[in-house]
Amino acid sequence: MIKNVHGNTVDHLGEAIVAGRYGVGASIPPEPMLCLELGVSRTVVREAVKSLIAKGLMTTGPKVGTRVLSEEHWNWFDPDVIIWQSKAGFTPEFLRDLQDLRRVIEPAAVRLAAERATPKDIAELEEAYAGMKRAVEGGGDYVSHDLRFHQGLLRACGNRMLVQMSQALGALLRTSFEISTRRKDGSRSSLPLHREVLDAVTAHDPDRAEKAIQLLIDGARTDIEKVLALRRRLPRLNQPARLLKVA
Amino acid sequence: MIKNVHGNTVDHLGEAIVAGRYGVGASIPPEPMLCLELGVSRTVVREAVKSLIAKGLMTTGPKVGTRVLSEEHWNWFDPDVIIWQSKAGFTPEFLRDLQDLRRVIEPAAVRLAAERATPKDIAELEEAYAGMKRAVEGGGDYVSHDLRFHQGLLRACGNRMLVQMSQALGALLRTSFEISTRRKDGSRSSLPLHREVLDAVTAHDPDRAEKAIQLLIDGARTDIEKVLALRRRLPRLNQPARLLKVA
DNA sequence: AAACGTATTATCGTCATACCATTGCGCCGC
DNA sequence: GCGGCGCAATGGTATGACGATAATACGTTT
Repeated sequence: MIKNVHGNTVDHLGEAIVAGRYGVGASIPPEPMLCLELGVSRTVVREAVKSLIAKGLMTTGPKVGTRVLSEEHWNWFDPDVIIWQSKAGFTPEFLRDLQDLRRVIEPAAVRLAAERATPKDIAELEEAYAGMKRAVEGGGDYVSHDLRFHQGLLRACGNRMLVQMSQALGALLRTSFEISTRRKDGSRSSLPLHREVLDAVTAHDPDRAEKAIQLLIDGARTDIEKVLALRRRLPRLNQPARLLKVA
Repeated sequence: MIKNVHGNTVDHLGEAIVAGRYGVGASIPPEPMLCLELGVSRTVVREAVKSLIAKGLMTTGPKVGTRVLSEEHWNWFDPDVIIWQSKAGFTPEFLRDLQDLRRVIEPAAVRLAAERATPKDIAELEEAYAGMKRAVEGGGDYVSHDLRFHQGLLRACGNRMLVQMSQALGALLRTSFEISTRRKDGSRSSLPLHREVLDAVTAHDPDRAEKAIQLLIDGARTDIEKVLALRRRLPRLNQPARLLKVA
């Protein structure tokens, strides 16, 4: 999957940093060193570093070198950062943060969606639901359609910031869904719950919609917590400690 | 306020783009042109563009040029993007989006804060509150302390994503606060409401905290809406139409 | 001996130039 | 009129040079 030198370099460095290869606050190797390591010109290294700075991962200064910033500076809503994090393996902290976020965002967002959803939004939700149903009945990719459903919900709010969060939330949802659907018939049982959400949104009934999504979230929450608890007690399954890898 | 060539170039281009100088989907001038316009080398222009790409503002391609992406691709939680937006003047859409966000985030976040706030978090909130009180009594910068209060609330959730949002929310809050405090004694009347929020958080009483913050938000909402309504009816005060400038 | 100031030097910042790679567009032939 | 081919515009990459900055070490002074 080669794209171009710049993109690869950014990904390479970004992944390494997010994975904690250099450690927070530490300096990464000087530019000439990186050029050798990565086999690219200094131009590329510098432009890659600029990109990572723009995403809040690092700072630079003459003589001080290029240092990794603490995680609170990172742009957690940047799609690339999310992807790197998912490749590095989600930490329990990250999953917990995302879970908080979901519990904060989705109920309120669904209320907004119920108030504002346009016919086009609803049509997209119906399409995603149909995909889920097909997957349950005929077998197929359930998770992707589930994702589309939840992201469609946020999009229906007509709010750019919420849409942006749907990207981040997508990472959690994918993890969550993959865990849930691992349970036999997990997807089959959640299907009616999705139907209820969709109906409530279509009926423009915020209260009903919020109640429905709450059920969905609670179900997912217990699944995630079960996995986290498992990881705490069995710190090393097939991954480094404290890391939970997803596809 | 000169920093360095790179930073200035990024700011210059970022502001221009966010202000809509080039229009969404349009190409910005080719690199050599920008070098002449800005009086910098191609290196700097390219690194600046890379930074803007990293923030989701543009894409590039050989022959196709460097094009401005639509606003839904922008990284709305990036501090720079927020600043550029505030310099360009907030659009009513932007303020509305942020308002939605605030209504979604703050009540739920305060609940979390009430559950999790550490003594250190509470101490910081007390400090911010003390600053507000001083400002009301002796005159001084009320808005900054108000901001610290609300951001401290999000920080008390112990959630990196919520902290990140506090930066974006800060832009709205500043606008909102500046409008509110323009009203005579606006700050004096909101002070007891803040006290109640803080007490509830200290007492670790989520329900009470949520009710209290709801009152604060409702007050601010009407202020903002009043201004937006005003702007709709008087489309040109001292700013281009559809723009509301702050500080 | 400790504290201060200065020199050194590592490292990023900026510039200039050259050439490569991609792709939209127009030209030419069928 | 249409399809393929080549041109050229534009970003992508590489290289080398020099400037600017700040941490460090050393020497001087008190």
